[in-house]
Amino acid sequence: MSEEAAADIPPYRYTAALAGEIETRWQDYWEAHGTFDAPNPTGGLADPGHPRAGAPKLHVQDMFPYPSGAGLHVGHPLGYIGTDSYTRYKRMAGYNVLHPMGFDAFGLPAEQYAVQTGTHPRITTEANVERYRAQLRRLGLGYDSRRWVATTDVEYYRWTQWIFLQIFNSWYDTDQRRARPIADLISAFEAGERPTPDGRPWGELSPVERREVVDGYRLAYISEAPVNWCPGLGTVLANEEVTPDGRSERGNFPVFQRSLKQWMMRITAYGDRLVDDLDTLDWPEPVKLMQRNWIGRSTGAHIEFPTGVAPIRVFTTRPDTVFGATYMVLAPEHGLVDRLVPESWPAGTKAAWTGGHATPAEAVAAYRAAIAGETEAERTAESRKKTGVFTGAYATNPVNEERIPVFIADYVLAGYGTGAIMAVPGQDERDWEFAEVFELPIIRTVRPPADFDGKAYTGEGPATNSGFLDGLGIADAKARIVEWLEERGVGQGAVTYRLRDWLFSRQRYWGEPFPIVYDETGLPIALPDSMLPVELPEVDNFSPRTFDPDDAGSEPETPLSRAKEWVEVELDLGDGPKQYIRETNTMPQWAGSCWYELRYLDPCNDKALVDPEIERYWLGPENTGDRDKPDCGGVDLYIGGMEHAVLHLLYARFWHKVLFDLGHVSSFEPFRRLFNQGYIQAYAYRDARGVVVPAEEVEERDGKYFYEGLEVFREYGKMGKSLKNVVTPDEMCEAYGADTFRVYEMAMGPLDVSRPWETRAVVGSQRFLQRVWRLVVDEQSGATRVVDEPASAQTRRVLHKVIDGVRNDMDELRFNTAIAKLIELTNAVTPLPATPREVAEPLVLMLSPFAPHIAEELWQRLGHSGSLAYADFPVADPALLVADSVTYPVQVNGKVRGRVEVAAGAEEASVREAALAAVGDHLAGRDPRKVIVVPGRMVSIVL
RNA sequence: GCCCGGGUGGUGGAACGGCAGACACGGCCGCCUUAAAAGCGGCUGCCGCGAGGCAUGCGGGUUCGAGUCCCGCCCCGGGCACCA
Repeated sequence: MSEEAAADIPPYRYTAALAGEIETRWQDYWEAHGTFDAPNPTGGLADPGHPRAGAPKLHVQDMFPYPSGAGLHVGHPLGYIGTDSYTRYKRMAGYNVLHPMGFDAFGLPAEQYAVQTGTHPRITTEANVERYRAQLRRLGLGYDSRRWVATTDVEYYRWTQWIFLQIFNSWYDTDQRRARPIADLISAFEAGERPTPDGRPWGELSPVERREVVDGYRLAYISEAPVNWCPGLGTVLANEEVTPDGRSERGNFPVFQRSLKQWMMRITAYGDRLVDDLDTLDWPEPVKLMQRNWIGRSTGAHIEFPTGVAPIRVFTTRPDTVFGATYMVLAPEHGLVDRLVPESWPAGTKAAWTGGHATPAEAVAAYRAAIAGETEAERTAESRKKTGVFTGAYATNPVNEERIPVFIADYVLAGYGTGAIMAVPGQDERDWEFAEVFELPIIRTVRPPADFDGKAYTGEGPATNSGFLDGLGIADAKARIVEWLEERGVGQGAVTYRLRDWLFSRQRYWGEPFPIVYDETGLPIALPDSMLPVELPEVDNFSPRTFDPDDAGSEPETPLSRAKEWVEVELDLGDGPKQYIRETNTMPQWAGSCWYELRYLDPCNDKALVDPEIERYWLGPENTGDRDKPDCGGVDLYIGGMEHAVLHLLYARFWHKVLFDLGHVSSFEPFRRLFNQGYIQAYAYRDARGVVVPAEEVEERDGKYFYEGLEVFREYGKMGKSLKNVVTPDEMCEAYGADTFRVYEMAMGPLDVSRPWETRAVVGSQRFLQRVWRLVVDEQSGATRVVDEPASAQTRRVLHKVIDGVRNDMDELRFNTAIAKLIELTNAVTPLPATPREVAEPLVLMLSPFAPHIAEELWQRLGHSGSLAYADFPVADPALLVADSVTYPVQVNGKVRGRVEVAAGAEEASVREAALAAVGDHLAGRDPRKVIVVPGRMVSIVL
């Protein structure tokens, strides 16, 4: 800025420099006064003298960030500014508002940086956390200063480990539909109330056998099961972390199915409740739907089909179609296959069934080899011609004693249901296709409509070719056949889930260590709570051993396993000092974020996860007065991105429900209300060669884009380094101030809609704040322009209409329209020679949730001392919301032809008369057929 | 393929079934200024000199009245994908 230019700017103009000065000053004030600290009902954070002590509570939470090395760009704080504006409003409206923030700070980037540079992940993480906190502070976000948490804090992950032990030390009682302490299970075994798996009395089992039995019930357990092994990352991954084409979400390395010993969480036990309790939640429907689909509950039946060897158990959602089961299919990996396969092809084996092999065993081996060599992409390719091979074995359909052939095929998945199906080509499209390829009989057991000309018929209709089911509709037929199967002991109603148990261990350094040791039996032993936290040991090499990404046969090796003096430990677990081996896996990054809503409530408590009274205050269920539909409790508003619709939210719900079952929390859902904010995206530009050019330096001319004189081409996407289109909040604060940035982000559209960032439009928000500033402060003298004379009736009316509208908008998170109304009010007052105090004060208060610093400054200049954070939010006078007169638009045959102004309380008849008079020209002398008066709205005349 | 969202000016977006385009960006014009910036004021959906007509992805329907409700398409974004 040149000197002349600077001299021209009025000395008291609200410039970026002044904004910056005001903002720093108020941020210091808030920090010094703990302005946003919310009182707990009891304990160290209680404060009976607080202006909101005893007020109704409101817990608003953001999905906390991973503190990445890149810092924030302007897209990240969108939701944070939203919750900040909302909580500032609610605080002024009388609520005791809890608005905390923290960091999800375990994770791969810090560890990978550590691997490359040798810098301890804690150093990197803490530096990033500091940077984030500084950036968030610069935006004026009003968090409770005493409640910051980071999942990497030892005092935090101590409780993550404690929760793990709670889960490890409990089992799911399917009769009571809840988790219970493992001690209850052991008592039941000891008392003989529950039979052991092999029927022997409990007393006859050896100590190791007893432990193995009990371990089989735990909600956290070790299993040797097929898992997703990623040699390129050197770690196993949860199903949720593997992309549909069989690669790692991080790093895009190939992932292989390998049988490995890993920690699992029995989330499937909660499948029903995780689905059913969605109904109690105020969440966006698409998110609920995604969770329902992910859990994938289907109801049907298990049916047993006898063979010469052992019965084949299938799961079907359509037991009513069992008369149409003309063959069976097992997953190639199914355990029964090898036992079923006979020496040679039985008589009547069709040529198409053998794959050209001389014996069933050869055919099965060849088929298995063929599909093992296929990539995931090949298996799911769209051509999808059904493949498979006959096992040489037959099973018997229990309803009609028909002998039906048993196949293996890759369209049946080992991991779903029982890994075996009864194939009913008449009512299943996949089975129909397979039946066509292998020349298998097709029997319709549901009669399609007369005009049906397709193949498999999956719709509603009466049963046919189905013996005693004939004529029944699908639902009735299902009920009847399940009854029949159960009577004969060959089947029973059943529910299965797509959801799998959660793979909970990772071969990483930068995560929570398991509070688990092993003795000489190799069975896991929980450490007592008194030995928590189990701290991460220092190591030289932070990396798991990684392998050639395609080396499926490699074995995981964890970083912690190399810390020998940590791994091998002498402990006294109640039976004297003994040698133990520590668990060397760590928990996945999800662990810390599964319960952070609880730690915010009572962050300094070193006796308990959270004081029950404090949990009940902030998260406890409200009394609905309806015993059958209890309130779920939980965070009152949880805002974050759609990308966490399934994983984070599902895992967090699961943990919360376990803690509820065990009596540690009173709420049975963690997040009562969820809101997904949109994303701020940005344009990026590539030149003719496809190389990305810096977006900041691109110029637009006549709808075309140029960089260094050459035309470049625009695309729309995420903001990021690689697209050279990052805009940071720091730059915006520097150029306009934090308040302008905040107002712009909230004004640019509804919070849940994604939109492109446009820096040049930010100036509009700055102009708005400058106009508000000028209403209160004279730019030349710095003196106040506010007068105590009352506002005109008209101005007053505008004010109260705006107050009413803004309150409604704020309650519904419609910040963009709230700001539009504040601009309208400002524009209405701008032409006045001086600003009436009765307008200036409410305007400043209403502006304060969005632009808190300038509002505090103006509030002070209006003669108030201290912060306005707890000032009363303006309330509209209902008397001023009803106008004296109403202007009615008058429609003739649906088109507006005129308007009339009548007194507000005018009779309908007089409105009608006035309307007819006003559009006399358009009536062409005809009598209207109909006149509709919508009181207060409009008049519609039909000729 | 199935399931969700969503299509409104040059742009971001407003609109309890009731005057389509609030508010803002951009653009144009004016005032102020030696000049420029800032500021202030006016105009700005399309066609038309005008009266007026046409406009919310396309085609139907319900209604006195449809961006909004119903039916059938098209396009864009997202999720799931041989789940028995």
